[in-house]
Formats: sequence, structure tokens, C-alpha cells
Amino acid sequence: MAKKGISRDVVLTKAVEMIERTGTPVLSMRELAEELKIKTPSLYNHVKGVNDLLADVSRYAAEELRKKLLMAIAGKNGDDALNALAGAYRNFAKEHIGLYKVTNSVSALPKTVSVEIGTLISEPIFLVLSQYGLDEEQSIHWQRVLRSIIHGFLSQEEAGFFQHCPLSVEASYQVAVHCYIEGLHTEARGYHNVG
Amino acid sequence: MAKKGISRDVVLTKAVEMIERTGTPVLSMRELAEELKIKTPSLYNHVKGVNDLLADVSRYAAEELRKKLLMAIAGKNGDDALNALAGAYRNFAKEHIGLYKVTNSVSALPKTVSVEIGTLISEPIFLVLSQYGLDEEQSIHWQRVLRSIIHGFLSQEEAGFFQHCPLSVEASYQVAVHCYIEGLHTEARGYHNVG
DNA sequence: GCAAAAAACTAATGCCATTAGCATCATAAT
DNA sequence: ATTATGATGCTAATGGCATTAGTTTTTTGC
Repeated sequence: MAKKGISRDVVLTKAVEMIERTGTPVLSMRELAEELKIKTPSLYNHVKGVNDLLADVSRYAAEELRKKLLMAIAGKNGDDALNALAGAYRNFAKEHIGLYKVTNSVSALPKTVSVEIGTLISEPIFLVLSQYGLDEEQSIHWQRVLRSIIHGFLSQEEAGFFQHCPLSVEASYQVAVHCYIEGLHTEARGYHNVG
Repeated sequence: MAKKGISRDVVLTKAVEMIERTGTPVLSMRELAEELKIKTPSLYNHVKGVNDLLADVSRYAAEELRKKLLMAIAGKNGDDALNALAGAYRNFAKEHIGLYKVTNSVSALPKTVSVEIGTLISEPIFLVLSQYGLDEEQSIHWQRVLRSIIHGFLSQEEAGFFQHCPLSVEASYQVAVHCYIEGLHTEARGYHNVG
């Protein structure tokens, strides 16, 4: 009873599918095996364990998010690009809540993986910020701030903290992003003007 | 072999102690029992289960954080109060990283508990914002934004996303908070001036 | 065709939370 | 003082989980 056409890639794909479906960043080897119609221990022919697998899923999720961010800012400049990036980030969280959560549950992962994920996501941000004429230190500060705002907002929204109040969450997000852009302009003005 | 002086409160206290010590928001009934020098099933005489206990720990953590925020803003106004609140929030996360994480891992909790926790933490923020003369909608938006910035920053810092870059994390936090205050002033100016 | 590697299986280990049922002790009522 | 009751502890058992060991079967490379 061998050869069911299962490879590391097939396992990874199924894991992603399950996380997308359930919307939670947790994986069960048992359920994974069940869906692949094999017994649980057979999974270990393809992956080292559940953490190994989760690391791969995290990498995949970060790459997907990165792609969306890059696509969103392609051909745009300045505030347009920033707004597009913020919108794409939120869309990703809305459409792929499970994957989004995975990118933020890096605490359990080896540090090398979390650094890798951090870089994948911060690069599109640096790309946009590069048009504001900040020096290197300021770029890093403002990259941190943008990620904080976006991730902070999305994770609180996802946690349901905004639910018990009828006020538009989208509008709040606009306020947050607009606040950031204003602050960024004020900072950039200290160096030289930006269009 | 009965009566070891264990009550629900003693269990809760030990749970908090363990979470503080390990810095992670997870509880093991086995380890908890071991530290209390009883057998695991005996815990069930005092708590319904691990989720029940975690809900209580979350409540406790939120109350502690709330106290710190209220103390920080006591007697302060406007930007002073905002800066103090932001500083106290970060101090709490630094000094009680486990408890801080618990307040943010509400996903697993019943919604009633997460709403309760959300309210405990948002009230000090509304208190500070009330001095800026915003209308009710704007207050809610800006409360959401402040929590997003603070929580987003602290959770990314905690996740180690800022570690691989030598630039001062404290300075980045100042940039974030300053950006928020600037934006808030711009918004408030639309209504009337604030001192 | 055959040897070796790959991939599936069964069986077993050990961790965990939780439940059931029993024993013991403190206390309050008789 | 004695006895009933309830609270608190225990042991034993269940069932879920990830993981490992060892075996069998199939594919693949020569």
C-alpha cells in the first residue's frame, strides 16, 4: 500500500488549504493526514513535524502577502502607493485570514524564519518609503511605524475588538492611514519637499 | 490527605506567576498542579478547565494594565497624558510580557470576556481623548487608531521583528506616538483649538 | 530482473486535559 | 460527642495528540 502521490508540496498545499478554510493558524497532523487519506505517521515521510510544516506555511503566506503588496504599489508613487499598500494589506487579511494570522504567529518559529518573513514584508514598504527622501534612519523608523499601524489595526479588528461598536471599521482604517501619511509628510518636509 | 489551603484565588495567583515567569500566554494544568504540589485532577475542584482559568487570567491582566494606564495619566492633560499613557503601555508590555500577551490572545476566549477586556483598556484612552474636543465618532476612530499603533508596535517588537536592526526601538516608538499626536491635533483643529 | 530507496502501514510511547469514582477531612447540626 | 454533609484531595481511566520504531510494499535506477 504505497505511493499515493503525496509529496512535501502536496502536504504544504493541503495545509494551506486547511488553514484558509478554518481561518486559524493551527495545524493538526491528524486532520491533515485524514484529508490526504493517509495515516498520520506517513506524514513524517514528507515533513519533519508540525513546526517544520508551519514554518513553510508561514514562508508561503509571507510570500503571498508580499506579492499582493508589490502588485498594489506597481506603477504608483507617494501617497497613492502608500494608500494602495495599506489597502492591499487589509484585503489580504480579509481574504486570507488564516494565512494572515500565520504571518503574525511567528513566536513559535525559529528566529531565522521570522527574520525571513519580516524581510519579505518590509521590503515593499521600504520601496514606497524610498520616494519620500528620508535618510536611512528615518526610513527604518517610519517602516516600523507603518507596519505597527497596519498590523495593529488588522489584528485588533480580527480579534473582534471593534465589533461591539457600529462605527465603520473601514473609516477608522482610513483615519489611521491618513494620520500616518500626514506624519510622514511632516517628517519628509524636514529634509526636502516630496511630490 | 485533604486541605492544602488551595482555592480558586490561589490557583489564579499561581497561574499568573507562571505566565509572568515564562513570558508566554499558555498554561499547562499539569505544571500548574505540580507547582501547587497537588495532582492535576484536583485542580478541577477549583476551576472548570484551562480555558476558564485563562479567561480569569486575561481579566486580571487587563485590570492590571488598566490600573497602570490610569495611574500614568492621573493629573496630566492633553499631549502629556497621551505620552504618559503610551509610555505606561510599553512599560507594562516590557515588565509583564506574559500578561501582556494574554490580553492580546483573546481569540480563544468567549466573546463576552474579550469585550470586557477591550472595554477595560479602551476607557483610559477615551479619558485622554475626551480633552481634545472631538465629537463622538472621531473619538472612536482615534481610540481605535491609538490602540492599533500601540498594540501593533508592541506586538511586533515582542515578536522580534525589530531585533535584527540596531536602530533604537524606543526612538521608533517616539516617532509613532508623535505621529499620532500630530494627526490628532490636525483633526482636533477642525473642531476647535485644544491646549 | 534486482537492489536500494521511498512511502505507506501498524504498533507503541508519552504527553496532555478531562472525567468518574472513591477517600478523607472540616465543620455544622443534632 | 457524634454524625451527616460538603469540600478537597486522591487514583484510575479515557481519549486526543504528535512523534518514533520497525515492518512491508512499491517504485525506481542499474
